Parts: sequence; C-alpha cells; structure tokens
Amino acid sequence: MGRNKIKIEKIENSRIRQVTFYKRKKGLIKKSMELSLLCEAKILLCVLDKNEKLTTYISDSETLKDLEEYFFNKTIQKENFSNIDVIFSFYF
Amino acid sequence: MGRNKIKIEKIENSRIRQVTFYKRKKGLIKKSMELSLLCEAKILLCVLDKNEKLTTYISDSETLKDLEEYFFNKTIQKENFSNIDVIFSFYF
DNA sequence: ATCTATTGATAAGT
DNA sequence: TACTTATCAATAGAT
Repeated sequence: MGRNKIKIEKIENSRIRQVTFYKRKKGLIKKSMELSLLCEAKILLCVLDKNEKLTTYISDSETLKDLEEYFFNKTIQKENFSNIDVIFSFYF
Repeated sequence: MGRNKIKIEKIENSRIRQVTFYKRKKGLIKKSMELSLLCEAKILLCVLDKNEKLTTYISDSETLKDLEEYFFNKTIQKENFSNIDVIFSFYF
C-alpha cells in the first residue's frame, strides 16, 4: 500500500524509518484495540524502539494478570510465532 | 474494509466472531513482524482468546529480556495505551 | 478454506 | 511533524 510497494527489510534512511515507525506503531495499536473489542480478546502489545522508548498497549486491567497465569500454566494451549515463522507462512 | 463497514464492538454471532478472530489475529502478527523488520523494533504481542488459548509473537530472542529491563527502569520513557485512549485518539 | 468487492492502511509528497 | 492522496493491503461477507 502507499505510493510504492516497499520490501520488508530494514529502512536504511533514518528519517523515513522514524516516520514509518510512528505511523505503523499507531496502526498496530489501533488494530490491537479493534481485535480486543470485536472478539473480547485480551491483548498485550509492547514495542521497544531503537531510541529506547517503550510503548505498550494493554486491552484491559486484567490482561497482565491473566497472561501471567497462562504463561506458566503448562496445560494451556499455546502458539508461538517469531519473525521466521511469520515470514515463512506469509511470504513463501 | 471488506464488503461492509462494521462497528468496532463485540461481534455477537459466535461463528462470525471466531472467523474474524482468526483473520485479524493473523493480520496483527504479520504487521508486528513487518514493523520489527522495517524499523528494528523489539516487539512482544500476546493474544488471549475467550477459549483460553494464548498466542504470542516475539520479534527476537532478546525481546523478553530487554522488555523486562525496560519495564522496571524508571528513567526510560514510556507511553501506555489502553482501549479508551485508542478509541479517543482514533475515533473522536 | 477460498474468493472478491470494498474499505482501510500507508509510502511519498507537501 | 501533521496533512494529503495515490496505491496497495486487509478483510467482511459469501461460497
């Protein structure tokens, strides 16, 4: 989307990278909120940028407590993704 | 987007809610991965659904360790959002 | 799961 | 950094 298609790889120009970071972080927070409201999902999003600023989005006040419980409960179904999983499933 | 515009509120039909959850969760993970690669951001995303399944996306192996450090460091700049913040900033 | 009309997100430009 | 706009991407509803 946007005027040109871009490759999903590090943006070398720091001005463009900062602008993209600002816009996409905002978009990610909005989509997190929408998913939590549409489907009553509990969501935690943490974004740590290179300038060492931490931005968090937490859907509701119980989310952290619930997540802690689920993280350490071995009987709960879990699905874990990292960049390489996502790249494979979406781009190959 | 999609065939109709929908309101951002709980989807009451459980079949439609599950389909939407599956599609949007996938989209959210993809966008998290893109932001981490484009801007070298460290990202943690946790999604806990009503059926008690936890899905996580972690951009890289150092993310959790770094986040722990930043969470408890009071000198770090932090920006925290919840649903109500997001709703206000995007919809009002 | 797959398809596609339609809205939404965003890359560049200003 | 905020606004605009052309363009691609995400997805709602149907199948």
